[in-house]
Amino acid sequence: MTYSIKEVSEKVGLSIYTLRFYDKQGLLPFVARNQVGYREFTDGDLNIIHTICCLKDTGMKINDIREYVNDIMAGPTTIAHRQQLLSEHRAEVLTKQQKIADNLREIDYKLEMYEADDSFEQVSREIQFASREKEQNHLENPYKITNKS
Amino acid sequence: MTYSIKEVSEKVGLSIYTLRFYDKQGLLPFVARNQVGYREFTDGDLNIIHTICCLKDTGMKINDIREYVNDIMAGPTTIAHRQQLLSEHRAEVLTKQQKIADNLREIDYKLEMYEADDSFEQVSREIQFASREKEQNHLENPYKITNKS
DNA sequence: ATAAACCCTAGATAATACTCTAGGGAAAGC
DNA sequence: GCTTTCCCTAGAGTATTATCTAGGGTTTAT
Repeated sequence: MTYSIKEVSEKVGLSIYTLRFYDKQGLLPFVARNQVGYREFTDGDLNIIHTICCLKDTGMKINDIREYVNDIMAGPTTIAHRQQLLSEHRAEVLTKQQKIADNLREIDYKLEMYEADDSFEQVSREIQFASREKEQNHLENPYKITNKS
Repeated sequence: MTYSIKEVSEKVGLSIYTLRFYDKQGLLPFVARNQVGYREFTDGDLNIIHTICCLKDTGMKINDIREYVNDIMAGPTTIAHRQQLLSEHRAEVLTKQQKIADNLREIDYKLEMYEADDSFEQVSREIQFASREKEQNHLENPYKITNKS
């Protein structure tokens, strides 16, 4: 059982363009061709593509993914290197996760302000503070609404 | 107290180039200029830039950030729109967080395999399975090491 | 045997977000 | 006053990832 590029595209959620692009970039060296040059994907290929998507969706660069794929192609002697690549990447993902969580808390804080009963007053105070700061520094006031000096 | 572009660059961790680029893109309409055209940043400006970084670092596109900044400039009448922008973005961030967490679990799974005592055997079995699959489908075997048919 | 749906490559184009260069003026220290 | 360091703009260049076009062959169904 093998799959055409279109079937794979539907299965993994990458466009046909992207699959061909990945192949061009050396991410799919394991994909075989039939006699007229069409790609034929096996289930094993799909597994690796799935891993590629995991790495890509956590922000790994194509060049690094290629390195990992090349390790896969080279067999079990590259296990140490794969481990190194993945654990470095893992650390980066954890850092990014933390950063996103922190930023999300700030966004939530803003949202709470906008959802508050006195949001109008809070926002007005904010803008008036910023306006006053501009004036105190003899700078042009860029805010539209300063009905209060 | 105001800050030069260089000081702001150091404070917020964006390059001077990036700050000027953001200004060009309409993300910093609140930044005033002195008499010779130099940018002068206030503390209030830094606060907004910090928010911009939060949005950028959670993946918001510059065009959307500009919309949000324009809402800030327009005063409290835009609260409903700001709320809409942020809560839509918040939902996207949550989705992305979930996806990253899922992918991370798969990466951890791979790492566990590589760290196992019998990793060599596991990986060998994997590659032999893939090789056999290729052969069964009469496809070229792209794997280097198939010392076992 | 012919239309419709697929597949291929090479290379152009796009979107996004910077990053740098050239050319020129301003400010601060000595 | 002069050197160093800073600031400015406009526009060119880069990096990354993805998408599309042109030109051409293949497969399937009727």
